[in-house]
Amino acid sequence: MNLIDRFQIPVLEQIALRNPQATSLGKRLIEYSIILFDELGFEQFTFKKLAQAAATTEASVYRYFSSKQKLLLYLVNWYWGRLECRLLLEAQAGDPKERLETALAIIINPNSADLSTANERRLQRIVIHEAPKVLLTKAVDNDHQTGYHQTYADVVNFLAKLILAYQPNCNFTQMLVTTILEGSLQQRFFAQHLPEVTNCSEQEDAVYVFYKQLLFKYLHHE
Amino acid sequence: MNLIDRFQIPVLEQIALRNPQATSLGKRLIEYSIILFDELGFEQFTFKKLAQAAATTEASVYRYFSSKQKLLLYLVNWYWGRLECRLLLEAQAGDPKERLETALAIIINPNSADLSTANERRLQRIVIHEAPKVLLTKAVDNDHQTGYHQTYADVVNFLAKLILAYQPNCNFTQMLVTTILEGSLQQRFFAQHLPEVTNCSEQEDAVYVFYKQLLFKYLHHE
DNA sequence: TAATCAATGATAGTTTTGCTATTATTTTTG
DNA sequence: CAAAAATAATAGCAAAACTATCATTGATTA
Repeated sequence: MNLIDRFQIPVLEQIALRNPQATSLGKRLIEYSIILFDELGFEQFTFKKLAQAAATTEASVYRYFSSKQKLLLYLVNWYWGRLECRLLLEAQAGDPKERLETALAIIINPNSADLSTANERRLQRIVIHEAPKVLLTKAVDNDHQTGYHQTYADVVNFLAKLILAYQPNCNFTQMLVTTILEGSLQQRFFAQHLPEVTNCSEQEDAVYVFYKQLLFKYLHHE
Repeated sequence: MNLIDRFQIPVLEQIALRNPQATSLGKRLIEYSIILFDELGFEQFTFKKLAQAAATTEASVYRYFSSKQKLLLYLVNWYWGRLECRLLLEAQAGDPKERLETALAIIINPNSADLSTANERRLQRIVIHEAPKVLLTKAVDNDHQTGYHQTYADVVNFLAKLILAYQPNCNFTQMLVTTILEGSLQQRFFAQHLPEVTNCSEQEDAVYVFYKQLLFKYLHHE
């Protein structure tokens, strides 16, 4: 068990009707929902299929999550919460530049180290392919007020602080962070599905190289 | 009527079952689908509601578009097609730097000029809020093979060429373009719904200023 | 040990959506 | 005017997204 696994990832309790980490059925639901969201995509995913996979009933699934949107939101929050934990643990040592570089490596290649399990890689694919579907919603303002997107905002602001520690004159810190954060996820999608609008295939780890260049070139000019 | 309106925006015929621009019912469907996608969002939008708004029947809507995904794809293609036309018309004069600046202004503030109608502003909001829902799909590979995302790729590659004309040493041209293109759209969303992860409100036109900085700082370092 | 209570299983039912089919009517076009 | 195409009107189906009810089980506690 890795260090990171010892930490309880704080996922907003309000998202789930009851804490799925606390019961064996709950854990099974999380486990199979990760697999099914990854394999079926958000549109084809149904609670019926999840119930079948987890050997339970649709009604029982509804006792944990009021909708598949909420379940996805829970998983996405888990992803960001885990990333935040890793940032707090691993990007606190060294001078501002070192910390920034470490943080960048974590958010852009969270699966590079040996600590990435199959489920974590699935989870990142889910964030890449499905997360926008629970963000770009008419419910976003309510959701945000309830705190459903707070973990994401926390990650953004953690990175923004690292940037300001390195380059206090930086304007547009948040825009810079979200541009890199969302951009790097999108490049993974493009690399697989629209390769002619990206340059990922040309070079191993091109995404990291590019966004590192982009970040530091922007900051050195300030 | 503006210059741009004289051009037929080429939207792949395969997307629609029959050309909606050719009939009065078709035009009404486009008109009201723009309004309804904007006001209801993709999830709440149905062909039944569209039929009611356009004073027709659900069955007639299905004669033009085989699904609401296809209809949205049609609208998104229209947006990119229009942008491509404007780029071809307006970003051909001057030296490479001027052309690049003009192009950037067009893609980041397509609605700034007086040529923006209410429908065009709606259409941009639709692209911002809904476009990912027809891209991040299990059908994306098929769709792309059929050419449904070609207009988008064309816009990306047009901009990539402008960049290479200005700075031939640039690596990662496509990644740079998509980062700016997608990022600028996302900032509009964040500005309205998650203001703490962006800096748009601080300054009029912050999105344009930031991405211009980002682009030219990156290129000057090459 | 018996009573209790929370979690789950089993089952059924409702509404809405997404889509197809059929026939009648209108409009367009040769 | 006749033929063909487009549209209206209507019906219907299968699946999805829930909601409700009641029985069962398994753990807790008096």
